[in-house]
Amino acid sequence: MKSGQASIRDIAKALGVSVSTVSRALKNHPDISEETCRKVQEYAQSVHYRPNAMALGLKNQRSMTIGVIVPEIVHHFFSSVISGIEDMAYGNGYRVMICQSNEDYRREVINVQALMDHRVDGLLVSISKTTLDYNHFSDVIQHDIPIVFMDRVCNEISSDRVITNDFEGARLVVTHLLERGCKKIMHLAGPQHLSVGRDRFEGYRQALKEFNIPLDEEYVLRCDTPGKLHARRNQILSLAPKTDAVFAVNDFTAVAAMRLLQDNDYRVPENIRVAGFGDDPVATMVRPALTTVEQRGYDMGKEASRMLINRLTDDKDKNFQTKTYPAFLKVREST
Amino acid sequence: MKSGQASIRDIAKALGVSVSTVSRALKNHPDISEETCRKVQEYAQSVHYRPNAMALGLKNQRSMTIGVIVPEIVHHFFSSVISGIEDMAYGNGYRVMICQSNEDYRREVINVQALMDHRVDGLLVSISKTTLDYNHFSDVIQHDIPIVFMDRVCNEISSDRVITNDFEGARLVVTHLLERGCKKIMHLAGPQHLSVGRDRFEGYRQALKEFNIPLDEEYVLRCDTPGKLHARRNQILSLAPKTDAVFAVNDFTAVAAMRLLQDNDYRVPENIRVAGFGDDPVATMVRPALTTVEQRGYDMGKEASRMLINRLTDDKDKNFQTKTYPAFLKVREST
DNA sequence: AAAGACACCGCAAACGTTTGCGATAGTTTT
DNA sequence: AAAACTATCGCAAACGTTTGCGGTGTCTTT
Repeated sequence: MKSGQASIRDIAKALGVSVSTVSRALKNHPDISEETCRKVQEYAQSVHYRPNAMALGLKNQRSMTIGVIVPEIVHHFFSSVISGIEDMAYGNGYRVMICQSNEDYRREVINVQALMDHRVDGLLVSISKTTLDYNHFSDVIQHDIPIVFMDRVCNEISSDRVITNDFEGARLVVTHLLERGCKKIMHLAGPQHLSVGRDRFEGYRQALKEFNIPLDEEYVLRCDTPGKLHARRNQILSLAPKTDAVFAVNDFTAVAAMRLLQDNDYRVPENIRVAGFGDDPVATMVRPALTTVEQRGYDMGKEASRMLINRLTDDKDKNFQTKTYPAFLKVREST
Repeated sequence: MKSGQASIRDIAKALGVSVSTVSRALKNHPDISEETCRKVQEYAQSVHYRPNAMALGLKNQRSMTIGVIVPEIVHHFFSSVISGIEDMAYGNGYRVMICQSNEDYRREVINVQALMDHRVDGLLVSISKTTLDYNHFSDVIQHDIPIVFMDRVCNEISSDRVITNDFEGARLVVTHLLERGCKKIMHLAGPQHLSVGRDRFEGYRQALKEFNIPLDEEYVLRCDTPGKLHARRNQILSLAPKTDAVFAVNDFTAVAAMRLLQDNDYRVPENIRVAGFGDDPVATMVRPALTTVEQRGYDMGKEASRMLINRLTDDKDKNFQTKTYPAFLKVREST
């Protein structure tokens, strides 16, 4: 017995018919007699025939595959996004090819390359923190491969987008802190060249402004990972006595900050309040549970996938859309 | 300008040579003159030529793609595994196609199907909780597609495996609890048809045995997610007063148990000790930090990928191997 | 009985690539 | 000067599939 999977040609040979007849019989083409269809289909079934996706892709000039590039799959947000993408894609007959940039620009370029080599029909991308040049994406678009950016979007490229209302989310949570009576709110900020980092900072700034509190740059730290937080622990602890609250750009950093403060005998929220962004599962696992802003990764992935598939099928030349998910405040124990 | 990516034929046409010449020139075949090689390569460069992976796959009868099936990508352990797989695979010229079974047997079968349709060269699998039948895997192996099982292995199929020493890990952590003086240790167990669930239970049983403590079935609950824990909260709380410690089959469940206990005025570890398994990042984020067993997902993924690629290239007919990672106890504040 | 209609099926090209083999020159050897 | 060799290149098949077109044979219509 041949070890490889059966091809349409194997079936043709076994049944003494031509490959075209087999091909047509398998899809009940009216030109083929019922008798032949039955025999072909039965035989195909018996040898577990399955069409070769590569051959189909070559022939049809579309791979039915969507390429996905995210910074790091280990972040719950991004893995949720991927789950959403997968569910929508598989439901529409598309396969998904996932790559991680590991927040590395060069890796991102290589990822794009690899996906293009596989002739993916479209791309779903969340750009890395270190990406400042976008030519690899414009190359893709020049080849008529549509891209939908998710969360970490790229404003320099006109395309579809799926984002959270980061500005409003940050404004909401900082307003919440101000309403609790906080005057001096530290912001652990993300990279300002990314829209998510910038918008959350702007939301922070706006909330302060609405409460007539001047922005104190000293209390805005570029610090968006537990690692960076640890590296700047002394700076943060020296600021802490004068601080009412901490608003971190993501939940990991917020939790790390909370632990740092608690380990130094601050009580949360009594002495200092802490809030994050993203509503990671960890937010409900820590004590006190973390106040944060909901970010619906699964839905965003699903929507991005839907937009891409739509562009791949129906309306190729529709104007680019930006789907913005509203931000919901999740008030918990930490504030 | 043509929108699609340039093919070897486009280059041939543009330069007035044959496709075979282009193909050879691109790889500096000695039959082709330096002059021609240079011209072809320069032109290919200028149009950003990249070989079509599907065409290559068809021709070479190997896709250079590895299929991966994991239960749920949102679990840190599995996303670490995937990172390890990716790094090793990409480093060896392989691409990775990732599927989630969502702990659903039927979905797993579909995943296998989809990956076979794409003619992946090999499979990396962690089986779902609901999988009791393994014919979809033996079909794959009959087609000469090697499988390496990771963590959630399948003993009914002879294949390569990468696992953690679950038995020893559980024995270690339970022994640790017993050494702390615990007499009545509750076990929140995983599915017993999965080796991970069974081995961890056996390790628990063995540790008790070594301390001459009889196993009390009443204190062994099938409960391996925060959701199930919540559903059985009353049962757990009624057992709690007589309980010294809780050993959960994974960290999420352990953390959920810890929260449940804390919310009901138990103090951890003073009144009751809690331990998990897996060393998820959340273990260090909660207070008290969770004692657990390290499980090196990234390394396991990397190793599984390495074993698969090895079998794909060097030694196709080598005996099947099982790589067992030792279990290390991580003692933290919760015990 | 000739002609059209119909049912059923095969040929071959195409998708992009590789590769064994043959072809054409020019150059060297005898 | 014939033979042999070398350098350089093209033809065509193959991988698995789809599909337009053409080709049978049978049946119905006039």
